[in-house]
Amino acid sequence: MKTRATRDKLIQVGAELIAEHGFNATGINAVLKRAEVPKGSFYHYFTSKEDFGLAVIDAFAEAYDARLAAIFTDPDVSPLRRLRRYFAVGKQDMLSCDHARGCLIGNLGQELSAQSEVFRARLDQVFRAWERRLVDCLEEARDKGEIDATLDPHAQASFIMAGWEGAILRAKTVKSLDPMECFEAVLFSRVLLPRSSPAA
Amino acid sequence: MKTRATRDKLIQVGAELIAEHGFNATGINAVLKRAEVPKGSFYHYFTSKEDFGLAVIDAFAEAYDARLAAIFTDPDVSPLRRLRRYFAVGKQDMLSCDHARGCLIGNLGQELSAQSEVFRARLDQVFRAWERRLVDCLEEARDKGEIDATLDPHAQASFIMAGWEGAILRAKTVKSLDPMECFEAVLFSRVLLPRSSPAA
DNA sequence: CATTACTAAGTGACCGGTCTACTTTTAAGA
DNA sequence: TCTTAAAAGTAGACCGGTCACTTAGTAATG
Repeated sequence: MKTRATRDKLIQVGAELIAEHGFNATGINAVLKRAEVPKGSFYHYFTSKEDFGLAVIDAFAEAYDARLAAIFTDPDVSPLRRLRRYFAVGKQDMLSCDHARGCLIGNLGQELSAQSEVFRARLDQVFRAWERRLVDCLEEARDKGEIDATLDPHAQASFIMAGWEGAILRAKTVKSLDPMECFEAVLFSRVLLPRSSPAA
Repeated sequence: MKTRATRDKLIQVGAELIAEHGFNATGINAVLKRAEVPKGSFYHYFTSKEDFGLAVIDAFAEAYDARLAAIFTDPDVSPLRRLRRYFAVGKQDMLSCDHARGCLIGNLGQELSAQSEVFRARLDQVFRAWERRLVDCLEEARDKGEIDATLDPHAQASFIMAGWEGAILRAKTVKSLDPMECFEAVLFSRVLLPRSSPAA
């Protein structure tokens, strides 16, 4: 069954093009052409463009969660350092696409949340999974006394998720990593820092 | 010369449709129809769709800056309270469109930054103007001792801008004001709070 | 009457999706 | 093991509709 290979190729190419141009602006023909797959095959694997888009989201979310798991469950690295690595990876991703793509889920969330309830729900689900990773990390960091213990980890995670996505968006428009580095710096020095050991 | 009225109407309707569906997904015919302007007229007022989009951005930026000015230069309100009002207005805007539109500039920044250098530069300019408003407010707050004085106002402004845009994006996808309120709460209680007077 | 302001009616290109035809793979029956 | 037919996958022409944009004109103006 070589079905998987062709289907996966379409999804992989789709993820690239959609991340760069958005869902609506990415034509099926463009995906087919870049994947070197003929037109007729598309509707053998996907019932519609929406179906395809959801498959792209699922595949991306799965692959990305594997990366997150590798970062956030590394026992040799302290929780706070894991968070640092998460940001480092994000910055590297942004650099490697020359500030053109940003975050696929964030992009689609902005583009499709109001357009399609199906997409909105799926993307929200992905965001929640990411936040759960953050919550786990923050709780562990709190238990080890690495960060301030007075704030709710869920609130912190929501804050970090939103702030980081916003920094990515801003980085795309300003074509610089500055907003991401600025967010990171303020986050660690002010939000996460325990009150018992101030910076000054 | 009734040119202005028709042109303004097109821009106003365009801003609505683009905020909700994005630039690429907003057809010229749809704008014409909703504005009740005859089909052939569009290219009398604008040389291209891009020209139209830039006009929409300029008009929106100008109108929005007037709102910002009203908030951030009110002498009867303390700088920190002005910031609170800014967030309150943002939350109200988000509610009044049922989480469907979010921020026009943020949306277009995400959609067009990689697609068009002209748009990217213009949108970046708008963002910078907003950050300038924030910087002024933060400097004034710092001088009055309302917020922590150790952080650079420019860094704080960049942090707030990115975080707030991210919170708006997240609010669209989760269809709730929670991310915005969460961002605001953490921001005020941790980032802006002077170290000399901790919460506890 | 010349010039500008405006507009109806297309233009070709491209969109998502459908169609029929063809090739390859799989698996069952003897 | 060989036959064979369904099923899986490949292939591209084709469809109606919509896109941004153009053309070629009429209506208004001074």
